[in-house]
Amino acid sequence: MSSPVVTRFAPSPTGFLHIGGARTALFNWAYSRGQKGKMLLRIEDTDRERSTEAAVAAILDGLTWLGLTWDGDAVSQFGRATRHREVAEALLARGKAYRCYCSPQELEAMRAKAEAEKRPIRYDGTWRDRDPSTAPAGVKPVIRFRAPQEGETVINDHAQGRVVIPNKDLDDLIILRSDGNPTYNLSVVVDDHDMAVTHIIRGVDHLTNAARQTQIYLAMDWAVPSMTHVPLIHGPDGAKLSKRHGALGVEAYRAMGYLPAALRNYLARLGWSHGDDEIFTTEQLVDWFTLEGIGKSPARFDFAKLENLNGHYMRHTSDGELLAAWLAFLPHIEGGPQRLAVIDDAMMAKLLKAMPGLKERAKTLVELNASAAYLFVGRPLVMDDKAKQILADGGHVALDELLLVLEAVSDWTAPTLESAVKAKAEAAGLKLGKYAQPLRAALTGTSTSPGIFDVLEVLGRDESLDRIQDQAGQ
RNA sequence: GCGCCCUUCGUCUAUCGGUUAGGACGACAGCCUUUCACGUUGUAAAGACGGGUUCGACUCCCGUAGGGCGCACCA
Repeated sequence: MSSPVVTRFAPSPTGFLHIGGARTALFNWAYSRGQKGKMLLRIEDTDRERSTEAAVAAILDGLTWLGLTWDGDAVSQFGRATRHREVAEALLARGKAYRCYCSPQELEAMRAKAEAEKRPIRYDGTWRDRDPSTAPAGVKPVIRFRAPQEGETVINDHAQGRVVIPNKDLDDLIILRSDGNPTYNLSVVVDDHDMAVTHIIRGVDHLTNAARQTQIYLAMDWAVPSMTHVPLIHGPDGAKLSKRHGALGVEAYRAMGYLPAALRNYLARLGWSHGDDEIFTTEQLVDWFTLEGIGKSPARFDFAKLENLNGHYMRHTSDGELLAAWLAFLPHIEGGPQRLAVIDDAMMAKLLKAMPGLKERAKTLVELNASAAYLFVGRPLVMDDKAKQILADGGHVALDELLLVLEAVSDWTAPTLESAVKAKAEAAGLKLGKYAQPLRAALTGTSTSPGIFDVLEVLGRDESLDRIQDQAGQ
């Protein structure tokens, strides 16, 4: 038996859990679950200026909503600073690091000069071999890693393949700040090692860091974990994902009415594939997920496809479950709480009865919520402009004619309501097709489009008649 | 500027030297439905460009173009 797989998701709490992070978490989760291993969660909060408690909460909440569970408690990277310093000292003792007394101003000047001369922007190694006794008094030094200057660093990446980075392009990065706090590249290596992480799965934006980190592992004689760098998600225009595109927190997707299972499925197919399979369960994802199935090119985020998938998931969710999902969703949208407040047992029964007709017409919970409006409208009904237009377009279709259609319906237990309505309408000498749209507008008070027969069925004969009369009386 | 990576229908992708280049979303057209949908059938739609290697390249190599990422006392 090889050692058990341990993956980790390591977000920095400087904002919400954005969609790219969510996918990274999903991949880590799916891989660890499929390998019967563990997924750890580490909050990379060493940047005290930008890290917030609210962001930590948002990330945990987002992961939970998406159904991605982690093993053990979330680890705070900041809380491990002492250990990081210890390793920095160890590197110093091994001659793999040195103190640098350059001031931020000097470094800035160094960068500006390099840029002006169109040379690579790198630390010039001023203190790499300089005698520390020549250090200026009163300057607090940083500790820099003594990176190899010759040769190359190889990353055997499961998604990217064999990536070779020339060592001359890796400068001596700072591992311990002048205030004694560790920097990212040191902390990551130390934590991943201490937490016994076997597989690192993260965005390609960390690929160059992977080379630097590899050198730190080597300097400490630690085993380098398996690495997988996942391509990034781009906006519809191929450029970086902006807020307008979808670089939103997962809570925004929740508010847009997407189901966690649908989002999981969609995200899984962005940058990963399993033959021609498009729609699959989370169990199948876990079962099928391999690192080799991850592609190398960036993917664009496509809301149309997400919507389609979400609609599919909604239609295939049982009425009870979908009702529960909608109820849980209501607090997250405008007007939702008010609607939630008026739901009693009778309303629950109506909703459940209406659900089959509602769900096949909605692609998101937002749409489901809109179509369900007819159950919540007060009387007399207030029609929106589009609904009025529909009634007006009926032209010669008078409200009392609509009433006649309904009155013609006396038998609600016919094979299907639809056939009953049609038969009775026909017996009254009316063509239902002509009345369908105005009838719906009159019954629902809106232009939203639940199926007319569903509306009749859910409302029942008496309420339906009442509603038409309301309209006729206006 | 330097380094690394990417490039198949509009989009997500399959293909791992030999296929009529397949699927899905979207689009368009038809069917179903005397409503809205759902469902269903079909159509259009792709290997960035230029060189090689090979009996044979989407697939391997080189170059060009375009795009992405990285180059902080951020993570």
